[in-house]
Amino acid sequence: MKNLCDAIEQYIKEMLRTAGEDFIEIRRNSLAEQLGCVPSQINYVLETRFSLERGYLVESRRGGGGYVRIVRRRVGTGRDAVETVFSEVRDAISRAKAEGYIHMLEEEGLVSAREAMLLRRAVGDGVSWVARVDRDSARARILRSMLLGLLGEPQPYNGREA
Amino acid sequence: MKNLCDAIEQYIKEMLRTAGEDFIEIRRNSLAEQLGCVPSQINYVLETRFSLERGYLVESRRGGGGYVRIVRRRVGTGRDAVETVFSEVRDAISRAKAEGYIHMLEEEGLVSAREAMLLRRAVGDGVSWVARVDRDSARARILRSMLLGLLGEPQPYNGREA
DNA sequence: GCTTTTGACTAACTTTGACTTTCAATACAA
DNA sequence: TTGTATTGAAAGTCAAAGTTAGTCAAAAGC
Repeated sequence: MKNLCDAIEQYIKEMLRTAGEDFIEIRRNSLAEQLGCVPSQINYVLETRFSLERGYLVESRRGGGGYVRIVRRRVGTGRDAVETVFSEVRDAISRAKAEGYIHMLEEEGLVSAREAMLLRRAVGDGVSWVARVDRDSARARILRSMLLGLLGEPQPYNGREA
Repeated sequence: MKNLCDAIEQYIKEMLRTAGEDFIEIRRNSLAEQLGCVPSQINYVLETRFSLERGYLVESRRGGGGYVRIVRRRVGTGRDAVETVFSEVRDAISRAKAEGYIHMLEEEGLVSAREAMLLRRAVGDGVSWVARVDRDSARARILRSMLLGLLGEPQPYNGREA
């Protein structure tokens, strides 16, 4: 693996795969030691690769007997999952979060690789022309509209521009 | 070789030829060092010699473990149609025209029904919040960005993992 | 005049480590 | 016993440093 955090991501995902449950518990420090990295690197990976949007939940406790629990978030299957994302995308969303959701939908098999690409394009480069300050809300509107489409809502259009 | 960028072009093409895959991954800085040029020269070559029109696609990532991936696109099989639409969608496009193009792509089997829906959503409802005067150009930017993405993906229906 | 070459500056990600906070267990005092 | 202070073992935070790649415009070659 060419970089640490990808390796850590894979390692954790493998643990999740082999675990009987849909969560695992680790000790941050010993995992870091096993993987030969500083403990805070684990936090970085959890933030960037196991975010809520990507379909994970991280709980932890400090002190003696502390732990980090990584839970596969139940986001529903099929329609439910898309609905969940739709309701969680409010009036504004950062690029990273949007891409997190798209990543999750793709991983869950709810959109194909090509569909995921179209979503990513629309909320990525597709809004790069919008002034920085308005970009997050532009993204949210486009993403929500596309999600509605995935849910099968008809799109109003009377042939003229509304 | 009379100039640097031709040499770099040949070098990269040779790498593509000998690679088993239809893409290669390089590290910009080390390639530059191997070839005895400044790193930004690589970008220049990629822009001028490995452009979309010439049948290539370039993706990259920065930071630790960063890379530049150069993909040779398969030609034919209707790709020309996507390219045509891409080049015809200039800096602004009406909703009706956009829908027309999307419909055509769908009829030609270049995008699936769902993909067409996503395109329609993005350039329809997705830009309804934009001030009317700017809507056509917003539409064009989003559509072009999405089409660009389509050019880099395998065809629908026979799709493999990206 | 066009293309090519260069390099200073910028942006995006990653890695590290010093410092902080929280918690459980234990020790101690009343 | 009961409440409280101490302590050590976790995990969290944050900013600096490191590692890539991108941009842009000036300079250099046709």
